[in-house]
Amino acid sequence: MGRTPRGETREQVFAFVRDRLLAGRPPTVREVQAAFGFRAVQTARAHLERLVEQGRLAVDRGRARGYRLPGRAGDEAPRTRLAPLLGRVPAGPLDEAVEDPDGYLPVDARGAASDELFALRVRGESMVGAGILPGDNVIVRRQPTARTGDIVVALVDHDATVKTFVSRGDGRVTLRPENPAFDPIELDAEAVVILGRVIEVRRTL
Amino acid sequence: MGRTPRGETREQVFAFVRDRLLAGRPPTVREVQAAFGFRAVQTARAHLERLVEQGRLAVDRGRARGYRLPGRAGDEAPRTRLAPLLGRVPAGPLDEAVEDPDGYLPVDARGAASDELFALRVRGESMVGAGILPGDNVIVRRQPTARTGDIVVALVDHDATVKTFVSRGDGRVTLRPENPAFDPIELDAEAVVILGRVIEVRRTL
DNA sequence: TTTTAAAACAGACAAATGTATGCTATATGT
DNA sequence: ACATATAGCATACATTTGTCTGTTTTAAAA
Repeated sequence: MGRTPRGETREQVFAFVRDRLLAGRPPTVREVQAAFGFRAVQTARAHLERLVEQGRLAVDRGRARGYRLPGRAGDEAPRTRLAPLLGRVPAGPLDEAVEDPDGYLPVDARGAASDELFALRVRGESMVGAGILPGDNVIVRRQPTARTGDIVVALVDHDATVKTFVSRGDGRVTLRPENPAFDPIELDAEAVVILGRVIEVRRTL
Repeated sequence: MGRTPRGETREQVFAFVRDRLLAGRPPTVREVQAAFGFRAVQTARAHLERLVEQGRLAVDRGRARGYRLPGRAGDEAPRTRLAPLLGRVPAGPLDEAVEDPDGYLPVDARGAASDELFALRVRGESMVGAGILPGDNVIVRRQPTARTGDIVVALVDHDATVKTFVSRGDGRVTLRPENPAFDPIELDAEAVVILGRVIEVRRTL
């Protein structure tokens, strides 16, 4: 009963499928059918096939839930991983803290393995000069060393702190706050425990 | 042939399924079988069912590609969505810009539909006082109105700009930069086009 | 060593799902 | 008004895919 005007329903079908795909739950033809109240499977399928013809969808023929977004330019799709948000960072091994995270943050981790990443809530105003405010979350990549200029998470007096890392020539390092009201921390290179490097800063408003 | 040590293969199965789910392409039991070279479907299924028992995976019984990541607080919907990163924001309808995004950012969108979210790269230093630096990405939730104090994306002279929204009593509104070097913009309430509200700020280091 | 539970295999069945064919109704252009 | 392409319906079929039953092998425990 060709009811709706030309192409109107098709737009809604595309939006529905796109949302499902972006949410990581590809729909079946019959799920599309149900979502729009079609009384025939083929009605949904006709819409989907048209979208494939138009190049707006790609498809794995014969496979269940085979419709995809056409990966343009070698597939820019991010590799999403979940980084655990650690409430408190203990002096001990990080793995224990990872056991009981406050939550997870989705991260586009195209380089790092998922167990190399964690997130931390920033306390204090020592880094406001770098645009890192109290309450911000930082995404940290675990690594034991750092280069001058890196913003790192380091253990100082059994407490985790976020600072700029500066390596000096005389076997000592400086953990520099980005706020004139705070003093730099100087330590022996061996005494510094680097938990990782900050690769991303996030603030929820 | 109980070959591998206890639980070793299972960890790899979990990692495989998790990565596929986070990539938006849920695997079938037989795809898991093929990925590990099992000669029986049931071998793969046994691993998957064990992971479900352990609560590390959830499942839609009977559905094709039905394995999911268990949403912690009993939320059925997946929390991670991909927000399109728009290169340029036109004066016209946003849908056109969404057609060709520069990429996607994974967002924990527990409230918003995916078509309500997009991301934008910040240009200029007008918001450094709010910790928003040039080059930062902002996650924006599309909405036509705003409250005083919200950081919004608004159209001014056919160009998108990020400012603090201030509603005044006399039918006019102020778009306030968070930087003393910039002047506030005053407009008639009807003349302001709000594209959305900034709900998150992100900076990649 | 003996026992036991886990890991893996083999084959089959049933449900979900993609696909195909033929038909009817309505919008749109000529 | 007429022709035509599109939207939609009904039914059927084939493949994919989840699920089940039973057996064999091996690592780990007793």
